[in-house]
Amino acid sequence: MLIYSKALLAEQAKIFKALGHPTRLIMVHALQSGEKCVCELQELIGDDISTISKHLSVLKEAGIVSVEKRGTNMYYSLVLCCLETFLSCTAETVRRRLAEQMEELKK
Amino acid sequence: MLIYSKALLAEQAKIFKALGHPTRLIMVHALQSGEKCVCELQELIGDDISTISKHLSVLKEAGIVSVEKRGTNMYYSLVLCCLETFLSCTAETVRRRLAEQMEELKK
DNA sequence: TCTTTATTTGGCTTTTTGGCAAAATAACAA
DNA sequence: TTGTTATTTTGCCAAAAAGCCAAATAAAGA
Repeated sequence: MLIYSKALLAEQAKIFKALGHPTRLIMVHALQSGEKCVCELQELIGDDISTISKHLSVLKEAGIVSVEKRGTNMYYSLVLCCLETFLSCTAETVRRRLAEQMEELKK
Repeated sequence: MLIYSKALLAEQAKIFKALGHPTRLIMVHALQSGEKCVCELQELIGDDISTISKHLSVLKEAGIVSVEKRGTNMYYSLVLCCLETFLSCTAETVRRRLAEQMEELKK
């Protein structure tokens, strides 16, 4: 523990919180293959465009993505490093757990 | 993206969401040095014991910690692997960002 | 058994999210 | 300038989360 400033803790929590929504996880996964504009993400996810926009601003506020405007489009890209490993690791963990649950049900 | 089952995504989001609260982050940080009972955590954090207990159950539900009862105490310990690296990486990132913001203010 | 200690659960209030729809902005083209 | 497309912002409402208190549970000891 030692010294854990509130600010630091709050910012770190913000990162996790931002990743803690299925839609935003899809976004992050999608951005791993490169930047996307809002319309591409909304096509992928299907929610109302304003909802998509709000989710993106949460990711931006947390410093997980950055935006660049080109023409009429806003292009979002991943900026948080060290994300990939943790994403795939948690995904693998969850996959394993769900598989175990399936096994349980078979008995 | 490819096939991303809703269940998998929801579980993964649950992990992040559970980590997305300052108090729960303190808990996880504290548990990195080994199991702790509820009372130790409450002493560390200071909130009402029922609040502590509820936060712990969120972490448990997400599969981040496990519990073992010994005597009248409940001992919580970390079970989610691959957490340490991401925790220290995000902490470092945040630390760097906050430092940059300080620099900005100096100007 | 009665008491104490540790922890969880239930109830309640306040705050925060999530999501849609409508209005506002911004850039570009006609 | 006017219209069009892309995106954000605002307002509103329902649902979920957070936090506190009080009550319930469970193990251990007197």
